[in-house]
Amino acid sequence: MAAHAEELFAALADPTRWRVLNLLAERGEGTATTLAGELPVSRVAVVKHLAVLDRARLVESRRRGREVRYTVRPEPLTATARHLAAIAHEWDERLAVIKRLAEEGE
Amino acid sequence: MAAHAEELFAALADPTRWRVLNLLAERGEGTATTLAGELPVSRVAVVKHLAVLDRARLVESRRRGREVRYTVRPEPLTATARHLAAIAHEWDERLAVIKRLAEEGE
DNA sequence: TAAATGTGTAACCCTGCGGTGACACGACGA
DNA sequence: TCGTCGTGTCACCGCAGGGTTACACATTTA
Repeated sequence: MAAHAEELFAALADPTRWRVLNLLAERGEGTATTLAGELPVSRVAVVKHLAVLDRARLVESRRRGREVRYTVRPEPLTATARHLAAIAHEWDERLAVIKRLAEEGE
Repeated sequence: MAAHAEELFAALADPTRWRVLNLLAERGEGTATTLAGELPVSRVAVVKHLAVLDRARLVESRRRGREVRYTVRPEPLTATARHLAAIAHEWDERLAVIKRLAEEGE
C-alpha cells in the first residue's frame, strides 16, 4: 500500500472531518471560520482538520484577500476507490485458488 | 457516512495492519503466532491488530483445535470502493453545478 | 487612521492507540 | 500424565491526535 494512501485513510477515519467535507461539498466552498460556525468545535480545530485534509489532497485552498476559501477535491476518492477494488479483486482470486487446491486435495 | 465506515478507514490507516492483510492474502490463512513470526512486532500486537481488522470485518477467524486461523475478507473493500466512488461522483456533480452558476453570474 | 474581522500559531490537556513483558489457561503429543 | 505450545489477558509505557484558550499579525472598511 502506498504510504500516502494510509495518510488518506487516516484523514477519512475522523467523523468531524467528514462533516467538514460534507459542508464544503454542499456549499461549494467555505473558510475555517464559517465552517467552525456550523460545527461543535472551535476554529482552531477546524484549521487542523483542514490541514490534514489538505495533506491528503482532499481539499484545495485559495487565498481571497484576508480569507482562505477551501474547496473539495474528488480525485483522491476515485483513485482510492479503484485501488481498493483492485486489492479486493486480488484477494478474491487468491481465495478462489486456495479453495480449488483444497478441493483437489480431498 | 456510516459509522462503521470510519471504523474501517481507521483499520486501513495503519501500515502494520496492511502487512497483516497482505500476509494473510498471500498465504491464504495464518495465526497470530505465525504472523508475528514474520513481522517486526510481538504476538500481542498482532492479536490487537487482528481484533481491529475483525471489528471492521476485514478478516474472519475459525478456531482449529488450540489455534485460531484467520482469513481475509474482500467484501468490505469492494463495498467501500463503491461507496467512495459514489461520494466522489456527488462531489463532481456539485462542483459542476457551482461552476455553471458562476459562469452564468458573469 | 482606527476598529473590526479573519488567519496564524504557541502552549497546553487528555484520551486513544501501537507497542511491550509477564503470566494463567487450555489443548495436543510423547 | 506431563511437558509443550498457542491463546487470552492484565498492567504498563510513550507518543500522536483531537480538542481547547490566548494572543499576535494581516487585511478590509468605516
